[in-house]
Amino acid sequence: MGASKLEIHSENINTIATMAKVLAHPARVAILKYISEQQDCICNDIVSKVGLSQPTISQHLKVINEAGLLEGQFKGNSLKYCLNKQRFEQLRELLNSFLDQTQSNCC
Amino acid sequence: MGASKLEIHSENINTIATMAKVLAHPARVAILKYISEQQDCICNDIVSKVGLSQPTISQHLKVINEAGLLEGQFKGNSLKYCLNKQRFEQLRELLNSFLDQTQSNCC
DNA sequence: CATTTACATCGTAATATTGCAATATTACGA
DNA sequence: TCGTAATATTGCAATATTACGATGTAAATG
Repeated sequence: MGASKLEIHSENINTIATMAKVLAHPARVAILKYISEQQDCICNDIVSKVGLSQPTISQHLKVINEAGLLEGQFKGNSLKYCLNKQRFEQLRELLNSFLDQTQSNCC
Repeated sequence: MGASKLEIHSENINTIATMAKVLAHPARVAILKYISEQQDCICNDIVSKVGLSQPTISQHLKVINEAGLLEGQFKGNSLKYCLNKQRFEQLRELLNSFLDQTQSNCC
């Protein structure tokens, strides 16, 4: 079918999967890493840095943004992307608590 | 194209994406959770528990297994699945170190 | 040995994702 | 307002993923 059956899982499980999906593509991992490394988070050159076309990067940025992980501010002609640290912290805790619990439960 | 351009990214970034992909589907999250909750890790009832067909579960188990996260032992007629705790710990550290670094770098 | 049980694999349909060219939009400066 | 730079959107082709029915296989049981 190609479509995931979301309704059979608990909300927490779906949330974990949704957030993990953001990290499930190397371009998005690279983008997050790059954004975080920029002092002022001006990211108009992600394209040349990551090595994919501008539309493709824009699309990945959209996915990251829809997960709430970005904050964008206009700065002159270019966008100033920045990580939403609060949301990022939530992501960290979400994954961590799942991994911790899973790890400690098993045999 | 539908195929990710792996060759343009560093190995570390590809590894993060590959491992995150395991968690990027709710069925796989549910399976990992369920396996970890079973005292003796006998998992012949994941199917009825998770609510997907047996072939579908088997396919997801394959993905989890290919990421090195499972240990299977035969026990009579049914398989005895268990988490590979070492590998699971690696996954935890991989994601954590990425998330930590990314978080602390940015603005 | 036939049957059952538990799981894997194959084949296939439906859908999602990835990537890019073309084009639109937006904000700025001349 | 025109041109330009930066980014977003659209449309499409190629490929990947998800899901399941049908079938295969291997071990336990009768």
